[in-house]
Amino acid sequence: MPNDELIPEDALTREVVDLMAGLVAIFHREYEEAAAARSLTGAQAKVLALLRRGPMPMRHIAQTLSCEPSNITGIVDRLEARGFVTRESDPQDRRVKLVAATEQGQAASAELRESLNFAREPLAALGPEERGVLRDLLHRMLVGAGG
Amino acid sequence: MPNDELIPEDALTREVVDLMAGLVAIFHREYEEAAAARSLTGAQAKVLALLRRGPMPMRHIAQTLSCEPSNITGIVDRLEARGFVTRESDPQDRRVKLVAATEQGQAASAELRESLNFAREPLAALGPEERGVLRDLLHRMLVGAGG
DNA sequence: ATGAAAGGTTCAGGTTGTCAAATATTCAGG
DNA sequence: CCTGAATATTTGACAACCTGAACCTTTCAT
Repeated sequence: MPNDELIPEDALTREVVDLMAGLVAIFHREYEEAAAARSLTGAQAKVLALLRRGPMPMRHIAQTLSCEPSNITGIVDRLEARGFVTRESDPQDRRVKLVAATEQGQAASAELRESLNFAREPLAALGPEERGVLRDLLHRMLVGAGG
Repeated sequence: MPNDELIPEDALTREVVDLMAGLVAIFHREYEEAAAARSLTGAQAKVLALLRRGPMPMRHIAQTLSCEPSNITGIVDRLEARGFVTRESDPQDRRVKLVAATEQGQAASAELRESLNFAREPLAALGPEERGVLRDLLHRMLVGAGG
């Protein structure tokens, strides 16, 4: 991971960082609201979103969300209690618990994802070709970083 | 606030939303880490950042961060207990408490802000002219939204 | 077989957040 | 001047999130 003088401390960089901070704040707030509208917390929605592609061990969830495994235990407990998720031992290695979204969980997650596409206010200011430019820039930023 | 069919539900929009979600996750994580490195929580760092331009009433802080005033009470309590912030009654209206960053608080906030400019990994992938494009796009998005 | 290592859970403790109720201050009318 | 509504903040109860240490079970290497 090359991490050296690539980023100059100039006004432009600072401006972009501030703008991103603003965008992050809006995005974060809208995500929490969209989750709350389906009586999910932000953390629960994130876990549910991770399970879209299939079941996942607890530890993998914790690593992806950069938090302690013991934290995931509680979040999955609450999701499981409400029928959004199931917990099953992996037959290959009975130490690991595979967390899988139920049909209800999949539905809630998909619904939330759809609502984000519509509700994402900031994007309304950009035309299709500008979104294309933005997509390319964001993509370049994300492949370089740890995302 | 025109909020109608401006956002088509197409693949491009969905892709941009997903990319932004990834970027938001990275940004958020790095912000928390930078704050933790100065033994601040993310919420405390946000409040401290708001006070860079001067003292601010509790209610104004709560409105800016989209949370309940009673929540700010606790955060400011902890910041105050550690000398990052002071609380004084506004002489104009003794109901309101003006929260001001101490010298120590200003220093911590400025330091955190500086560290973000250097540490912001994703931006390293972009050259100066691309950052300019990104800045313009982000700016357009933010003036339109509630940011 | 034994012991180290790995995946999860449990527990204690701190922070964030909400909501309802209480306090203090301001302000408009009578 | 006095009363009552409105505003700013705080308090208390409660839930969720998050960490760190201790613990149990299962796996794996020796």
